[in-house]
Order: sequence, then C-alpha cells, then structure tokens
Amino acid sequence: MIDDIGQDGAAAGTQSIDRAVALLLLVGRAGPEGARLSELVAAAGLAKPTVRRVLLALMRSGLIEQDGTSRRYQLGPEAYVLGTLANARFGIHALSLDALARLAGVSGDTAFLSVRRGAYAVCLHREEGAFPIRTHVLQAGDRHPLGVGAGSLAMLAALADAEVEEALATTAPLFGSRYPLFSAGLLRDMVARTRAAGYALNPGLVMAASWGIGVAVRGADGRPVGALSIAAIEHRLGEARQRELVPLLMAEALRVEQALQRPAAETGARAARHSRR
Amino acid sequence: MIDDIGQDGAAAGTQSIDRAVALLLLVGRAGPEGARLSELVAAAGLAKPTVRRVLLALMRSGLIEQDGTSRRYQLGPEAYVLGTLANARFGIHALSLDALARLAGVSGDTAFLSVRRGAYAVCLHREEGAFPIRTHVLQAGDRHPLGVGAGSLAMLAALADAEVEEALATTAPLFGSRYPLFSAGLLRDMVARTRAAGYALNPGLVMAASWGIGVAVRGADGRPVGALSIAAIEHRLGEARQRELVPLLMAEALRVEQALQRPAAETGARAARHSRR
DNA sequence: TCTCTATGGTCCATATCATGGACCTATTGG
DNA sequence: CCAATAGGTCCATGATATGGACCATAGAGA
Repeated sequence: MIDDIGQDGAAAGTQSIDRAVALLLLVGRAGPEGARLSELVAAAGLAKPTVRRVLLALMRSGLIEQDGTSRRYQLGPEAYVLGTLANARFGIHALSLDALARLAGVSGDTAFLSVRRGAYAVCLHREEGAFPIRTHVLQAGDRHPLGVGAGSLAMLAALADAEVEEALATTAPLFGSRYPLFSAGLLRDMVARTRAAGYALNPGLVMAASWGIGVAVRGADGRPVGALSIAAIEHRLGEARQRELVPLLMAEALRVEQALQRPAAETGARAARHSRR
Repeated sequence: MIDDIGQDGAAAGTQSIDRAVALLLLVGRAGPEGARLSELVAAAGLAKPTVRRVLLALMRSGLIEQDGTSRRYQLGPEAYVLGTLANARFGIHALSLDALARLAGVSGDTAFLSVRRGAYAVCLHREEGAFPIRTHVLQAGDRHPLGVGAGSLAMLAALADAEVEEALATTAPLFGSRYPLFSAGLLRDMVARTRAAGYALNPGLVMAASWGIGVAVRGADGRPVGALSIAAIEHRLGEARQRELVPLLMAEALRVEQALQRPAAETGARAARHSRR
C-alpha cells in the first residue's frame, strides 16, 4: 500500500489517535497551499468520512484550518505555537549550548550565540571562558543591526545580496547616530571580506580593543538562522590565533547545523522504541 | 488548574482525538521541564490509564517524548518539525518582529501580533517595552473571539459585513458567559467606530484599566491576515497619546503588508507533492 | 529492618465511541 | 442538459477506547 499508517503493532486502543497524527503530519507536509480532502483520503488509505471527522477534530483544536474558498486543509496557529514551544528543546539555542561551552572552554575566551531578527541580530547566549580579562560589550538579549559585531556580520554576509541591501536600508539611519563608526558602505566592504575569508572579523569596531570572530549557522535551506562567535581583547585575536580558532568555530557551526536538520537524533534513551519508520 | 480545553460542543466520533490534542497542548505548556503523569491526569480530568495510553500513542508518533529518568513528558522532535512547517504559513510572524520591536521600543509599552483563526484571534507574539508597569492580559498563544481586544477588533472591523455577522454568530454564545462585558450589539457598534477612526480602541473592556489600540494588517486581497496592537495602562493611552501612536502602528502595518506582498524566497520544498508511489 | 504512602505503570471485561458504506450536494466541463 | 468529480454528511454496527482494579517501585518515617 501507500503510506499505511496503523500497521505497526503495539498500538492498543489508540487507532484514532494514530490516524489523527498521521493526517496532521500529512497536512503539514502539503505545504502552505494546503492539502485537499481527496488527497488526504488517498495518502492515508482511510475512508473519506473518517478522514473528514478527524480533520474536523483537528480544526476544532486549531492544529489545522480549512481555507474557506479552496476547501484545502492547512496547518493552523496552534501548530505554530506548538513549534514555538518545542523550540525550547530543539531550537538553535538549546542545540548550541554544548558548542558554546566547548568553544569557551578550548579558547578560554567568551563565546556567543546570536540569531537574526529581521534586520537585527539578537544575542541569545553568552558563555564565558577562563581567561580573566573579558570583554562585556555583548550581553544576552542585546540587539544590534546586522553587521555590527562578529556574529552579526557573519549572518549579514550569509544573506543574499538583495537581503543585505534591504537590511542596510532598514538600519542605515542608525549608523552615524548610534553606531558612528559604521556605514552602509563599510558594511558592504566587510560583507565581501567575510564571504572571501569564510568567517567574520570584528576588529574592535563596536568597542575599541574588543575584537571578535564569527561564523554563520545555516538552516536546511542554506539561509542563516544564527551565528556562533568568540570575543576577546585585541591581542588575543591576532592572525595566528584566528587561524587556530576559526576551524573550531566552523566545526561547531557544522555540528549545530546537523543537529538542526534531524531533531530526532539525540537522546539515545528511547533508542529502539520506535525504530521503524 | 482547570484549563478546560474542548470548551464548546463536542462533535461525534472524536473523543479520543480531542483528548489527545488536549494532552499534547498540556505537555507543550508544561515547558522544557516536562509534565508529570499525575499532573496531566489532574489537568485533563481523565483516568490515568487513558492518559497513559494517549501519551504512548503520541510518543510513538514523536510528538512527545518521555525522559528516561525523570519520567516526565515533553514535546518531541516531530512537534518541532510541525512548527517549522507551520512557519511557512505564518510568515507574518517573522516579518513583524522588526515592527513589534520598534513599536515596543518607541512607545515603551507592549506590542502584539495577532492573527485570525476563523471567528477567533490568536496572539502570536508579545514584545515588551521598557515601561515598568505592564499589562499581562494577553500572552502569546492566547485566543479570544474576534472583537475582544484591540488587535482582534481591528481584524473584525476589516472584514466584510457578512463575515462580521458570521463571526459574531459563532462567538455570540461566549458573550455573557466568558466575556460578560461584550455582546454582538456592542461589537457592531465598535466595528463601526473602528472603521470610522481607522484604528481599533479597546478601552479596558477585557480587563479594567488595561487599554489597547490596534490596526489590521491586510493581505494582497485586502482581507485582514493579522493585526498589530499596543497595550498599556489606561492613563498611558489617552487621546493625545493615541494620536501619537496610531500613525506609528499604521506605518508599521504598512511595512509588514509590503513585505508580505514581496514573493519572498520560495521554499524549494515542493517535494511535499506527497508521493503517491 | 519494615511499613506506609505517593507515583508510575498495566490488565482486561465492557459499552461507548469511531467506523465506513451509502447517500446527498456543489461545481466543472463537454 | 447530463456526467463526472469532489466535498461533505448520515447512521446502524461492532471494533475500539475506556477506567476500575491491580501491580511495581521509590522514598519517608518509625
């Protein structure tokens, strides 16, 4: 048969729930355009009234909704909220904590996770290393225009040119006032240099003597979802040390990217439980 | 915490699905720590074997997981995937974050993004400003009938008259019980006033002294897809301040609308054409 | 050491609940 | 106009989900 949902044994007294979940995932996979009733009937291998009844229940809960004119079924707001909640465990923040701890431990300096929010970068986490002289320029929660700071610049450089221009247009008014050392022209330059080098370097532009290096973390579609970075005082981020730390950053970014692609992997505890797929 | 999830008339033949969804949302709301079996039993008002059986089904599907040592239940990887998929349909969220941050920053109060779901409005995001007295009446994930709250009222007023009546007919039973200060007649009045003024005003109707102003965000077809709003304590939303903030709201709503029109990067995941074979 | 209690988890006879064949109602297109 | 396709609903039937009773394990206290 096709996808066949309920063949797998062990399920006592949960037939309708299994079907409901299967339909929910089918609707999700149909994408933003939504799925048609007949498609779902075919894909699930169930009777039409059954599918319809389940869809009604899912609609009542807000997990899916039906477009009034096309009659197609799509994911609803509650599914979105659920994803937001699951973020706490499977989002880039949770998945990056190990990486940040390793980076801070190995380098002795301070490691950061930033994410993009529109034309801005927000620092989500700051992990301090052992070295006693620390820069406190960037704190968790701080928000700066894309391009301002190493991680922030790494994300900007990872965007398409059109998006770079859009971001610069949005934040341009702030250069000159709040960020006097920056300008759209300078950032275009730095984006080019970042792309060429493969990593972003902030040579004390936000605060003199406070340097940083950063690399982007990309999602499945190749677009940046965040950045890992390391900050230290200037003489601890000379060229030689950059050559040493950048591979570490890149390796950790790769790990985070891989973890993001397959949220199912870790937690070996429940290993064998539902291996079949 | 009697949370009462399936509030209105239960439909036939979906009892177990309703229960499964209710438990899923309860697990989600428990946060990253997870929920204990006994908590879920109490919150759902169900028998323990029933809860356990449903949880097993949800675990089999990957929507939730059980921690091996604490025995607590948490959201699973599939919930995260679901959220990622739903993301595509709620692009307005990502596109509005900038706007919300600016609104909260400039006003000092709390800014919200709401979207419509049938006859209801769902709050997707809440961005707090600097002012220390904050109203916590509306949280991300909250759902209220269209018309209840500033953003919600803005969306209702942006609908065609026939749709307004349809929405009011759906939610009328709730007025008088859950929303005693509201009625279909009052909302018709408020819709008219909202259309005349160009923005929605909630003068503390949901919670005394908690005021709000909101404007709709419209899609390409002119129909509302969401709303931006600002909430604050009464004396911070007097007429003078409304005249100051409403243009900001409108400007931000316009920006979001323009961003929505742009085709944006089509996610190439068209693979969802659900393989029949 | 042995209760005692709270919590997590399972069993299985029963009747409640989900099932799907049959049917109805748009909408499309020839 | 009819035929064909799709979305949607009804309701008799028995398979399915239910929950009282029970078991297992971990701490707390005597």
